[in-house]
Order: sequence, then structure tokens, then C-alpha cells
Amino acid sequence: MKKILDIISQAPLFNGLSQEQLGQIRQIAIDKFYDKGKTVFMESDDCNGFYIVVAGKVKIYKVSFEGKEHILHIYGPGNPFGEVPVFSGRKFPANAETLLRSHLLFIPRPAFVDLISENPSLSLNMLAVLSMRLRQFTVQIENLSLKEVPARLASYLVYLADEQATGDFVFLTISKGQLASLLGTIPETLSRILAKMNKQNLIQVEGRNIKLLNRNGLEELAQHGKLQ
Amino acid sequence: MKKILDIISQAPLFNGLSQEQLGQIRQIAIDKFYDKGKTVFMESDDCNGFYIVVAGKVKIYKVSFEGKEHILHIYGPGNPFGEVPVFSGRKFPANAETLLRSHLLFIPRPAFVDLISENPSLSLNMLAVLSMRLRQFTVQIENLSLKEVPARLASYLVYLADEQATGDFVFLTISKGQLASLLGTIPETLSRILAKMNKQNLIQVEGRNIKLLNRNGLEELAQHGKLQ
DNA sequence: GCACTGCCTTGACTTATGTCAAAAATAGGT
DNA sequence: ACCTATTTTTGACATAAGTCAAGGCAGTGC
Repeated sequence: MKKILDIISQAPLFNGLSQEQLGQIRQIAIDKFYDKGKTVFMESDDCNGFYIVVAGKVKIYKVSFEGKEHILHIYGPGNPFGEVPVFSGRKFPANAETLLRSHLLFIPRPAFVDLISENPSLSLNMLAVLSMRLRQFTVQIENLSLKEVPARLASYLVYLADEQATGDFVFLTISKGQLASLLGTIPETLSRILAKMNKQNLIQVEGRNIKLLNRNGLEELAQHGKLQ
Repeated sequence: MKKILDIISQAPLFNGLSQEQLGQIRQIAIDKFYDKGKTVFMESDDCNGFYIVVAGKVKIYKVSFEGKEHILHIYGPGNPFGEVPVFSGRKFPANAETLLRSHLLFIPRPAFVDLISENPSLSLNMLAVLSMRLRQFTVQIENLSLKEVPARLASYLVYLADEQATGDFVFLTISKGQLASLLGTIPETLSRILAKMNKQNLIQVEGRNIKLLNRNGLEELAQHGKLQ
């Protein structure tokens, strides 16, 4: 119990809330446990609340008519997801599935709406979370429509290196197939591009460990990038 | 003055606010007038407030390194834009430019944050607006990564027909070049696809007037669409 | 009426990326 | 350690969509 409060208190959404307010949130939250590969909700399901990841990993994704899948986000501990229909009404806009055995908190809509109406700082936090999402989507759309796959990959690798703060070593926490889906492409294409980057001494791939050999080159590629 | 209040009172953002609250908003708002084709803000500009369209039309867009442009939204009267950095801090994530001579309201950030902290219904409205945007972006990303251009165009035409509620007649309020950019493609490709749809008796194009001849066919194309 | 400008269309060509199929490598469970 | 299932890589091929270039059309102003 203690631990859960620790995790949610570190989430941006609950940033700066008092112990009492956090307690209120814990009160209305419902624990949910899922095995790996389980569906949390499906696009067009009715929504009566949203979720927060306590432990594990969840992918949010869309599926095309032909069954091809595009991953929109992958969320880990501290991240909320599924909030959109809480405020816009309607159904979930995408699907959610666990990538690992996961512990989630479910926050029922009515109680949360009450809470947010009474706590300006909570509503400002939520506005900040949604705004950050919009910002990320803007980048995703830019990438998809204005950049080619090598540029998207380069940009993702540099982003990962910064986030993991492990110098020039990057570890993929998801499979390459999932990475392909996240970048809006297919495993074959990703594999070929990784091989090319390898050959050009931009990176050095060993399974899920990737070493960035030429950060400047990658950053340039991320911006206006062709890869011969 | 009266008219402006009418317009903003109809915006979803200010839905259900009292006359007094609307008055408060009008008080902090600053009128701005722009000729056609003027820049309202640029990506990475600092943000100290957001805008609402009173009259005219504004495009929100991204530009690639090579200068190619992708339109994210086109907003008309009643629509707010540029709110993201108000809540997430940081700079504007995209560019804004008027497509027509336009009258905008500028809402300064500090005054608005005060207002929203004191008005739960305003903050819930704002959450709803941002959530709707996220929903739209989800669809855009799905379209860009999982559908081909003919499907995106078909889906846009059907959407327009519904929105304009003019039966099977659609009028493009933007140039075909801009439509191409909105669909994430280029004018040449759009032109060719329109010609193909014409030949297959799905639509009948006459300048900016398009008649939908086979709505079912278009809807099917929008979902799993190949166009031979 | 005529030229000018911007927008749209058409054609020939290139290319990035997807598809299909098979082999190779890796991971997981017993 | 072994076997199976999944993931990844590689190859040959197909194709959607971009590039470049030229011509047509439409509206505007002189």
C-alpha cells in the first residue's frame, strides 16, 4: 500500500498534491492485475474511468482493417492512460494491452470528476498531462508525414539515449517488432535500416543493445535525413 | 463587442459559463487583427497565452527541414488554438498562419490560469477540448500510418459531407494544395487520386465542388481501401 | 482583349517502403 | 541442455507515392 502511494505521488499527474489529496485518490482507485498480453480495453469500449500503471508495461495501439497494428504509446509505472474519454465523453479512441504482467489502478470517472472539480491544482496537472500528450502527437504526426523511416529511427535512438542517460549506450525495452510498429513501419524495414546504419558506423547493434557511434550523424539524419 | 461575446459563448471551451464569467474572459482578452497569410506564431516561439478565432481562418502546420509543410488543423470562428504550451510550459509545438483576413482574441496565460483555477467548469471544458484534440490526433496518426492516401481522402470527403450537411454535395473551403497538405500528401498525388475516383464514378469533381456519387463505396474505401 | 500569376493537372521517372517467403537467430519452458 | 515458438534477418519482388518538368486553366488587373 505504501509503495503504491509512492509511485502515484511521483507521477506528474499528482505532482504537488498534498498527502491528504493523494490519500483521497488512493481511496477511489481500484487495483487491477493483468497477465502479460491481456487486453485492458478496446477501441470503442465504453469508458467509465481511466488507468494508471503501478507496475508493468502497457501499449496503446490502433489496428487497421487488415490487422496491421500501430503503437501510439508505451506506458510504464506512473503513467496514466485512457483519460481522453473521461473528459470528452464517448468511447476509447484506441486499444490498450499489457506487454508484461502488470498492476494497474483504475480510477472511476465520477469520483475523479468530483475530485478534479474541487482541486484546481489537480486539474492544472491533468491539463499539463494532456498538453504534453498533444505535443508528443504533434511530433509523431510530423515524423510520420514529413520524415522517412531512417530519420524517425535516428530520432528515437537519440531520444532513448537521452532518456536512459547511459551515455551512448541504448537498451531497447521493447522488441524490434514493437519498435517498428511504434515508428510506423514493419519489422523487415526496420531490420534493413538498422543494418544500413551499422554498415555506416552510425550505430553498433547487438541484440537489444545499441551503441551510438556517431551522435552528430544520427542527429543530422533525424532532421533532414537520407541514408544512402 | 456584443457579437464577439456571442461567438465565444458558443465555443465549446466556454460552454455553460455564466454571463459574468464570459464577461471576465472578454476582459482579459486582447483583440488582434491579421491580414491573410500572416504568421500568428512560429514553432518554438515562447508562449504567453493562446488564441481564439473570432473571424477568419487559421492553419496550424509543421514544416520539414526541406520546407515541405503538413497542415495539422484548420480552425475557424469559435476555435481556440495554441493552448498546449499554456499548460505544458515550453514553446509552441507548431506554426500558425492566417488563411484569410482574421480577427483573433489573445488570452494571456497568467490571467487565464487564474481564471481556470477558480472555475472548475472552465477547467473541465478545457480538459474536454484537449481530449477532443487528442482523439482527433489519434485518428490522424492512424490514417497516416495505417491507411493510404485514397482512404484518407475518402474518409475526409465523407466527413465533410456530414459536417456540411448538404447531402452528397461537398464544397472545399480550402485549396486542393492545402487539402493535400492536410492529408499528408502532395498536390500531384491528390490530383491523380481525385481523377481516379472520378473515373470510377465515386465522385464528380468540378473545381471546388465535389458530388459524392457512391457514398457506400467511399466509406468502404475509407476503411480498407484500395483504389485500382 | 491580353498578359500575368497562382493553382491544378498530366506525364515520365525514381525511390522508399511494403509484401511474400524462407532461413537464421534468439528466447522461453520443461 | 534441448526443443519449440517467436523474433529477426535476408532476398526477390511489387507498388504507392514522391520528384521533376511541362502544359493548361482560371481569375485578376491593366
